[in-house]
Amino acid sequence: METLDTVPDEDFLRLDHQICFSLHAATRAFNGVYREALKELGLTYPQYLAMLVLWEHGELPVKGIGERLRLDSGTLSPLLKRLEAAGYVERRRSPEDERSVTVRPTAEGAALKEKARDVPRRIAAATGLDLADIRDLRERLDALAVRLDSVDPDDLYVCR
Amino acid sequence: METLDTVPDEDFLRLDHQICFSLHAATRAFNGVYREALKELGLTYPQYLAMLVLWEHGELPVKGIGERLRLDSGTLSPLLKRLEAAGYVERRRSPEDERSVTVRPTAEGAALKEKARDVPRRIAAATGLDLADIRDLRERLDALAVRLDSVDPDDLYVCR
DNA sequence: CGCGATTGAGTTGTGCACAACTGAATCGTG
DNA sequence: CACGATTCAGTTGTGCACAACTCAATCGCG
Repeated sequence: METLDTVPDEDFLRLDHQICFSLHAATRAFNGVYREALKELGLTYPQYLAMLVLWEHGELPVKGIGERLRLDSGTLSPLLKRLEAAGYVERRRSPEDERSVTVRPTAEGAALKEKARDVPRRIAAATGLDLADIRDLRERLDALAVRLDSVDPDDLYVCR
Repeated sequence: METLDTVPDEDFLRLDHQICFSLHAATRAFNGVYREALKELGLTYPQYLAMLVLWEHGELPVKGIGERLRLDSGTLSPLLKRLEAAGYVERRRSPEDERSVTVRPTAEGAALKEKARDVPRRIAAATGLDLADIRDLRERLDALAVRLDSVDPDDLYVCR
């Protein structure tokens, strides 16, 4: 049987070139399609993700957004500042905990949700996949991400 | 039956949040694992991809690398300059076509291939997937990327 | 041959991702 | 209460992705 241990290194260098490369390419392809679909809203794809969680939760601290999107403050702070400059969110120091900053959509930001309503459907149609395929792929990717996020760095050096 | 047209918008806003978000998250998780695995080689993941195609082809014009990695000169030029500064590749204007720049691994760059030999296997082990799963996932992602890359921007505005 | 169109690499500017850090607020334990 | 540890947001610096552009070399058609 063909397993991880019976394939020659040379083949692996190619396979490898393909698995995560495919992931990389698919992500970038998605970005391209979103860039196009979001152009009229004046949002980038990561900004759109941030607005999605804010539309769903109403208001969140920066940390809460970061947990949901798995992004740290180094990425979020400037991103949220741009959303604030665009007039879509407002940021306020939390009164209960002065370390925390609460982010919430402005009226304009909330209105944007309506304009964004049909974006997902258009994207889904562009993938050419049906709901079951999308769901299946999503589950595999989530499992993969969880697994990769929990890899102990040391294990990368002792290949079993 | 449940299809793209029978699911309410609200559900879609969540599903959407999940499919491409999952892809995004998986890509970043992979990047993290590669970052760790490539640290000792002094390469970033995109630099590693560039070295992979150069190891395979010996030498290529910038354009050739770009076609294989689907990256344009705006991304590759600085990346290759950094690889040159690191001593891993050399760039030379092609004599036959002075517009073209030929990139090839230096001796040091070629030697790096040996040090990189077991990276793919370690990454594959970290995914926890077997060969068949990897292959299947890769095929789906490739098909998805091809489909997304060929989307006509206008189709994004008329949902079917 | 000559000249406009195309091609290839590079530059500039914007935005994201992340590591490493700062500084202030808060927490927890003695 | 006090003080060291932790938490949170933000900043800085590096690198990637991509759009829009420049400029030189080459192509191809009249």
